Amino acid sequence: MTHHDTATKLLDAAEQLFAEQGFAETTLRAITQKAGVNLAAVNYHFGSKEALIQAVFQRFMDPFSEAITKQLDQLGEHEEMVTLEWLLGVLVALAIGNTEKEQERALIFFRLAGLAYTQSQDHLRRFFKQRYAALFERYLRLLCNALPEIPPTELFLRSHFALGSVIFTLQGFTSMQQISQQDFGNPLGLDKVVERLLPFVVAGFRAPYGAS
Amino acid sequence: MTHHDTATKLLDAAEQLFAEQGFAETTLRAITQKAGVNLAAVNYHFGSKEALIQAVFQRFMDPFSEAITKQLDQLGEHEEMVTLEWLLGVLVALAIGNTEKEQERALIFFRLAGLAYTQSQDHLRRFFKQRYAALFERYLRLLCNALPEIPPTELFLRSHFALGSVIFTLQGFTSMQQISQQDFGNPLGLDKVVERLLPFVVAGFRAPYGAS
DNA sequence: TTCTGTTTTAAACGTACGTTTGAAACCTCT
DNA sequence: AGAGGTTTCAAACGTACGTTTAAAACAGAA
Repeated sequence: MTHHDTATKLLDAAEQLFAEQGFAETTLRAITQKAGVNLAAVNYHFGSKEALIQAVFQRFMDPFSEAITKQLDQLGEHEEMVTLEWLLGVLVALAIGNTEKEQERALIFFRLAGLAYTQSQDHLRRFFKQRYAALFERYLRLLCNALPEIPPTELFLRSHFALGSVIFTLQGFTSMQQISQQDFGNPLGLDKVVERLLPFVVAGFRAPYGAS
Repeated sequence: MTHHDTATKLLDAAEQLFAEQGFAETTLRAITQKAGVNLAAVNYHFGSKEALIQAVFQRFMDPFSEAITKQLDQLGEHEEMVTLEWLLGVLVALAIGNTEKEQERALIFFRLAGLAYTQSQDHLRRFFKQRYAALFERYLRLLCNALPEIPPTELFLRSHFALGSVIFTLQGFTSMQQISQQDFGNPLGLDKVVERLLPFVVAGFRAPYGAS
């Protein structure tokens, strides 16, 4: 089933190490060692470290982006009557997955997303914009349908605010989990946190506009 | 007035470069060159690059932390009747400042905060926890007073959500500014964004709890 | 001025990085 | 079995990093 060819092994090792340590901090020597392959393999199969970083993101984003597109396509003619809850629900369901394995990988995904936003990797930002901007715009248009009382410029901002809540929270999830555990004795699962994140974001999106 | 001694020049150069490129990506050679001092100056005055990073944060955080403490102290006996808007207002006013110069530096601060959260600099997380955890707990306690209908564990989470919105948004502020400009033709000042960020966060904090 | 401690300087050190190389190993056809 | 193309491998390359060093420059007190 899983070929476990060298390229795949490299992607597996890289995504985990990148998520743990960041891009600049993760060396090709660490990646190739974890993957159990030769140091030169990265440059042979991907060309460079930058290209490997992009490949890691692409492997995450492409299925995600495709799944969202499929969901949005199913709307058909009913685009006008879509709700905020439905839109966010689609994202959440696809992002966090069902099985424990999937959720574990979702955390890596969020951590990487946070890194992509933070680290000055300009090539990554260009890559994202070029490849996924259209999807974001389509989603934003639906958001405008769902919340017609909020102007589009404000929804653009609020989607960034919401994205910030989610990525920031989930990228530091494991460490926050520890803090929360020792402060309150509550073990928190990823799904539990998302369950509590959602009302926060929904309320933020629905906040009355113009009421200074 | 400003001594502009070597250590200060180094902190000035370092905080700007760190904010632009991240910690690992900024070399001591770049810092010392920008500061116009000798390469060895960092190790002479601070001991190491890590220590310089901490010093940069300390110069930002200590006055900020002190100012907040002073504001909270002024509450005196009225701690019980503090409002959410007042608590957030204190933070906002102190964080973004008044003059344009202050706001410019505030952006650097947010960018650094985002970096500190994202990059795996464990020494920084330890430094933060050890030095500012008490203040955060005090603030959280006041938040519980202001929103007694929301349980503390939930407020702990929501404060992380809110922090995420703010830091995530403002750390990528300049790039978002460009996108927003070209998409909607709106030039956005920092104060304008914060003005729109605040209702989002307030609504999130006030979201009814338990209404799944 | 001379002495003493501090600061600055140019140069070098050792290390670790991403990348390149050329030969060996492997695979797949005929 | 052997040729040809692909993949792996150990080794090395060149570069850039953080740090150290030892001498020079500077400062203030005696």
